[in-house]
Amino acid sequence: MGGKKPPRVIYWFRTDLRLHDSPALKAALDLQPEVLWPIFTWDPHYVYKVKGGVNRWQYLLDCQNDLSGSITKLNPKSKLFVLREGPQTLFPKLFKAWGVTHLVFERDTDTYAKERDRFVMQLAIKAGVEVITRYGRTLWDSDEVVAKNGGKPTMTIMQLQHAGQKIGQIPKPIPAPVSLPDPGETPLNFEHNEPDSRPDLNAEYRENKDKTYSTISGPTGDFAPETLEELGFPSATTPHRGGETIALKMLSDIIANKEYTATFKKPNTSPAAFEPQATTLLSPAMHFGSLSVRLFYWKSQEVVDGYGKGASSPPESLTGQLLFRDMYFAAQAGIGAPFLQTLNNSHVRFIPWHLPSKYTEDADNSDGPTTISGEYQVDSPVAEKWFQRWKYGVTGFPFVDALMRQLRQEGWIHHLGRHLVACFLTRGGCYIHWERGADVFEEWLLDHEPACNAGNWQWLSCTAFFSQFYRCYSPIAFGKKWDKSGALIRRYVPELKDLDEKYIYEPWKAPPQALAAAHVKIAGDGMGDAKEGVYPEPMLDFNERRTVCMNAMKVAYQIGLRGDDKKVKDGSWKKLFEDAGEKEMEGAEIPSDDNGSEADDAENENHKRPRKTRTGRKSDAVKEGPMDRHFKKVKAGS
DNA sequence: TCTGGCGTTGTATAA
DNA sequence: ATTATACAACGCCAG
Repeated sequence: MGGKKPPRVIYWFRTDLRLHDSPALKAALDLQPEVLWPIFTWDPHYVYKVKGGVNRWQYLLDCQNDLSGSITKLNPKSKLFVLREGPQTLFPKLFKAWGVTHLVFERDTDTYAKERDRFVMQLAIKAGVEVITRYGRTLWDSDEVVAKNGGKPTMTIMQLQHAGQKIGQIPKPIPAPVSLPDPGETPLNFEHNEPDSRPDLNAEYRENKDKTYSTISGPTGDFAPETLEELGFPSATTPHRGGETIALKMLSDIIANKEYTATFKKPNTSPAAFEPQATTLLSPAMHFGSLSVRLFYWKSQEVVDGYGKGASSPPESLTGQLLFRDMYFAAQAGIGAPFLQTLNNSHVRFIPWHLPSKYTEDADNSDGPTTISGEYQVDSPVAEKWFQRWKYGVTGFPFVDALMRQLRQEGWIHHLGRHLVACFLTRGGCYIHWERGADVFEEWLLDHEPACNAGNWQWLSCTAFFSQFYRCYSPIAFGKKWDKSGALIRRYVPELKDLDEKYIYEPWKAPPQALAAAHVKIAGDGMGDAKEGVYPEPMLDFNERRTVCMNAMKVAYQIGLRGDDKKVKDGSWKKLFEDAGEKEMEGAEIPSDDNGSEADDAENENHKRPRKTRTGRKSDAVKEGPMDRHFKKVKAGS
């Protein structure tokens, strides 16, 4: 140890944008660094390959700005240095130029991020840089939970709790640092790699030219966090703002209300409440790591312990919600990448929903496709129309539409609201694949967490975690139960704001006088330009569809295929359902005479599509390393 | 190995 | 108004 150079440490912030309760940051400071650079790198994967609405970008920028300010408060010379280049190309140059000895970060949980981090660790080893990581994203280390659950993913809350008990007490929160070392010099005497932005899944959101990667240190040259303008985005529409300061204030306000905290029962909170919402709204903060889940856990638990009789307990309680979050993370850790899809997922039921995902060809896998491509098959034009009407909140069912519009505008809806719209899209109405719904939530939710999103969609669609498909949410009755007067509908579906409460959940039943008095007409499908004073007709007969869906679910359960079944991959599942007389999936066939060959063609269509690599190149795709597809090769001589 | 009880968050109807 | 029950019936978990 004696002859070693004093530590020059990069602390790499990613999804842990906070100073309070950060085990990884503590590990960095325990090195007693000579200099410490708090950095954030702009990963092109998230900029271009993860579809995300402007609201979530705003929330991320809020978190970065707040964190940078908090760092500067501890050391006026320091801040969050935001570097506009992918970590895979940036780090080797940075290690050398800045004389780095240690790289420290909190471990990630997503497939892409884990792969990226393995790659970066190899770069560090090559450069003689020591890497230190800690977990801090979950209550317990998800890999340890899986190990204690017999090496299996946690598919019930009981399994999670048992595994957690075996591991031991959830670590107590670590106080925020009271001081931070100076940052070192930040020379940029190296070439800047601009990533390949194609395809840019967020192009539709950009109003102006994307300048994300124009320079490493940003337009002002001082590594300041980006602005929406720099990313080419318009202003956000969400009222929910990010940042550790706000998150800690929200948490302290919640726990100051001892009765709310100690007696919280999730199923008793209203999905129709707004201003204020019935739940904590801290899920986006946990997603970006501006709030530590363990700090939340222990602050809540202390209130429960001090409350005595009458306190709620898991799974309904506040801490119970955090346990469910850990359950999904440990399910993902146990199953791996297929957790986010049906294909190749041994724990998810196969149901022949409409609008199924297309598969990505795997040249190196003779066993058939293993991943979904992000595109889907329009097997039924009617289902596609239902899906679009669901997504944009013009189904003609006011409570569904209110929730979907709230989601799109604000990036957040109550958990039970998510239940209703998810059930309606899948097993309780449209019979559309849960992966389609998960795509929309991924795009619009501020708190989008891949593991929790996929897990909850599996739950609601009764493909994993939950199986009582005969319990079906009604788009009419469920809202009424919580909000008889339809306040949520009046707020988010203003066309109906003056409609008599008797008809607010079923406006198509309103007599002409009631509609005239409310200055609204019930007409059309809601697609195209919105017309003043017009609200669409219901897109389906819910009672009829509920019966159809339930019968179809029953058949699918009897057939009992899982996502990793060979028949799912090769398309031979179809015959099983035909033999069982399943009618709903007939929409999944191209109308044809009895030989069935056209249907087979439709099924094989995705295998015939030309190979599309992420770089858009074809011939040299095989020679690429695992991370190469995320950025351009260094431009020779430029 | 079998079995009854129960599962964070359903609905419609009846008492 | 609250509470019970049928609906048609999954699958984990503990005994």
